[in-house]
Amino acid sequence: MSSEAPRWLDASQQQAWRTLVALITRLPAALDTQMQRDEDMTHFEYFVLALLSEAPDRRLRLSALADEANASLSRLSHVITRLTKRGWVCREPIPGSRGSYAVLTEPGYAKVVDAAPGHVETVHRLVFDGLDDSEVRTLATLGATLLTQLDTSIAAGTGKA
Amino acid sequence: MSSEAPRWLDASQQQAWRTLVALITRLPAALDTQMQRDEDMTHFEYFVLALLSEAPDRRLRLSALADEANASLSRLSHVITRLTKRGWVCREPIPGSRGSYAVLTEPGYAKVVDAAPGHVETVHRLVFDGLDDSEVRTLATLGATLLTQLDTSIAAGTGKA
DNA sequence: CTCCTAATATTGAAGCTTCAACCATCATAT
DNA sequence: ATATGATGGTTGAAGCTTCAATATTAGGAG
Repeated sequence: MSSEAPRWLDASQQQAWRTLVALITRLPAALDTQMQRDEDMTHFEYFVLALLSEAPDRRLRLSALADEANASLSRLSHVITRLTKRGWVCREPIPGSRGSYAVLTEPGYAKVVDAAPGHVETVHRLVFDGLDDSEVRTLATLGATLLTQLDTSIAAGTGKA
Repeated sequence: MSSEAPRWLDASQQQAWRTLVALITRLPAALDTQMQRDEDMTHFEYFVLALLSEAPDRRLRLSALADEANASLSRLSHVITRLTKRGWVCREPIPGSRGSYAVLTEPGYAKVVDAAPGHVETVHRLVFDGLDDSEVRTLATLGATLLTQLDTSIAAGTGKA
């Protein structure tokens, strides 16, 4: 499975890779730092609440939510449990199906509304204040390309072989 | 501190942001999945070993290593402890200073050499196989811009205010 | 020489994620 | 009816990271 000569990265790829690794390490940390400090929750928890707040009827099937949030169902389930304990979300079985909804409560909605401005401000400062319009478009395009490749390669045998 | 009207994201920024969030969530997960499966360690542990293997005399001051690895000193210290237990790294006090070196052992070097091909192959599959040369350059450039903005904004009052 | 401070690193507890095992429910075929 | 399997979700343990508190040591001030 691995007897072939390894395809090393060329200089240009090395450089791109190092910055990408730095980015995927530091950006999440920075987002969490702000959200913990100002709202006493993780960025991921905020993201889940935000997704629910945008969903029709402020509810989403757990599996669908996990998908949108880029998380495993297990991770999501734990998070929903925590958010439920805080009174921001509740579970609701779906009649003709074996699934459940995660439903944003009124206090939960209030919490997102409260947290959103600080979050958005942080996103501006951490990212967009350093980019002009053209760079934003480039980011969206290149990001989409990267995501596509990621999904493709993961679909084709998760990870390696 | 937050009585001003929030600067919301415009449509273009929204789109860029969502893909960026997906990226910083999924890419680390994919890297960890491969490294766990094939080498029984985290991507971060591999990264630390790799940094040491490239350093002069295969050693680096802990604070310097933390910096290069984009990690807190605390996180690094825990990781070095784990790697030490595995026999891949050892600590060594620095004579004229209150610091310590993390030193890659011979087995540690062997481990990186062993793990590198699979890792690089994964990086190709997850990322570079989806990019042409021009896109790689764009990624490096844009990534550098993002990192600069990140560092700048973090330096100017960590996170929010 | 001794006290004070700053720099460097370690530690333990708490919290989050992952992994694997498990439970529940619906669809299908026998 | 009932076994079978597949879908959707939950759970507990183990491991990793963070946070705050704590050593430890070097460099200066008096």
